[in-house]
Amino acid sequence: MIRGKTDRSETASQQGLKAKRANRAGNLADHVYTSLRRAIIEQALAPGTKLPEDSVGTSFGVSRTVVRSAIVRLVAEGLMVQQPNMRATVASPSLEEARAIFRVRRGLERMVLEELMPRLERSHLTRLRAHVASEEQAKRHSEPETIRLSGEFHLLLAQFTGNELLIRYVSEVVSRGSLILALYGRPHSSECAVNEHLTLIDAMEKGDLAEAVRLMDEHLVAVATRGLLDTDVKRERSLQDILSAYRPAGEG
Amino acid sequence: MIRGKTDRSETASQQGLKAKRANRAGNLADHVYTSLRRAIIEQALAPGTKLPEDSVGTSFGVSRTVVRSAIVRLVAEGLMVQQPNMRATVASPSLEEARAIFRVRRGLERMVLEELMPRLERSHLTRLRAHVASEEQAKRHSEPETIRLSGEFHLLLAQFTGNELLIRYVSEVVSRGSLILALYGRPHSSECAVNEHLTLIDAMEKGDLAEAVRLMDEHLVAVATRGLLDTDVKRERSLQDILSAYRPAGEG
DNA sequence: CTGAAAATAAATGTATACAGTTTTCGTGTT
DNA sequence: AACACGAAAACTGTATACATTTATTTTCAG
Repeated sequence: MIRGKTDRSETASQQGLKAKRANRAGNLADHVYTSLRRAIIEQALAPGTKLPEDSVGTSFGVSRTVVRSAIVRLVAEGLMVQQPNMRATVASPSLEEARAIFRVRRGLERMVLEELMPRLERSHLTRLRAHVASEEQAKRHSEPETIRLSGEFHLLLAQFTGNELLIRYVSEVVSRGSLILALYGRPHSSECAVNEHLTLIDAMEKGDLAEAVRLMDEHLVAVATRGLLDTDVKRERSLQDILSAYRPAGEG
Repeated sequence: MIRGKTDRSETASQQGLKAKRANRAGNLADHVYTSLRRAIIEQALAPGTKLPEDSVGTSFGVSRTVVRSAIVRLVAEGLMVQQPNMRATVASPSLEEARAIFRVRRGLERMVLEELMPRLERSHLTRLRAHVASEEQAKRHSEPETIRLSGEFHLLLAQFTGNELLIRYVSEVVSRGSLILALYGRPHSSECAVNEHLTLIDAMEKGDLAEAVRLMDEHLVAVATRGLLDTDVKRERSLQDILSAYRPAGEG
């Protein structure tokens, strides 16, 4: 079949495309990347879930090309894995790997504190406390929200350092942490974390680096070990169904 | 023009493709990724160099599709930067960024030592010393080789930990370190490093973690500060010219 | 019925087409 | 001679086509 010039503009997917593009120039791939990422972190896409490029593309109203580059990034980041000629899947780290990741995370978060403490501002403390407040609020109604916010607390800390690379790395280990909790964590494991966040902030306010590092370490060990038992299998849902919630995505 | 079915198999690029594929299934993109990466690390592609997808594709005898995904990875890794609709370029970190990267690197390499020292084996020491030997040998004839080997020493250390994530992160900061030295480093700055590698190995052999960490820190600070002056501009070469050296790539 | 082999369907790898953006370059104006 | 302007060239973003490879189902022998 000879593809006419105007052919493409009639496609349904093309319309969706244009809608998105009106909002923001050129980053369809970014959008898919961000959405998939969030879906994984919020555990809507369970570890091991297979993500065929076609299906994902259909869900977002984009072509495989776009999905592909999003997946490449996710794989590079360790949130997905892929073997040649096979469907990419949401990463499903072994316990061994999980532990290794948490060890790295401990080191990274120590670095965060070491970078941040000398230049800590009052506004930082305020924002951290505000964040913890919203964590507390989310705790009582939304499980995925809680998970996300709990991770974002650590991300916030990293962001205050202003060190781009550190931010990226922390962001990665935090994401993968969520993934790991999705795999091995018990249902309400993030619950206790809120208090630990608060005591950490207190230590920071006192300017006690050593104590802050100790608390952070403790906190992370706690988070890491709170997982292990209760490997309850998530019920199956259709891919289209799951991703439909991530399509609108009114993010800033 | 209507594309006939057999049309593609006649293309020159297609022939090149098949040749590659005979060697190894499916990972054309990997090949391009690896090659570009090496070219950047060995400073054949200077920071700031623009890499149009077309040209790179032509150099390697592949299509833009392939180049694109390689570039996405390089960007994710921080070795290249890209703004929408603009050509991707080899990253050219500012001094500020460079320092931030080296701070992270120090933290990471400390983690490496902390993970490795408790489980250090005699064979590790042997291999490290062997590596330093080849560094010394390369030192007298090949500048890019020296740079690469110097980085690989640190990568080797990381690999001994067996911690995949740590390996990846160290690998990244080491690569970007090369990039930074390419930008701000003086010609023979890597020269002195060999001795520092040796004393570090000695400390490790003694099982003295604290001393090893101290030496590593010192070493990295030295490497970082050895750059700064002498920002001599590299002479221009054609892209095709540079990349042609990376096309064969008889890697294992 | 069970299990292996063949046929079908589903996905990936890769190349290419085309529209829309930047870059580049030449031209005319002050 | 510098500068704005506009057309041409160079690129990127995205969709789509086709060959291969992997997954699934069907078919058929035992």
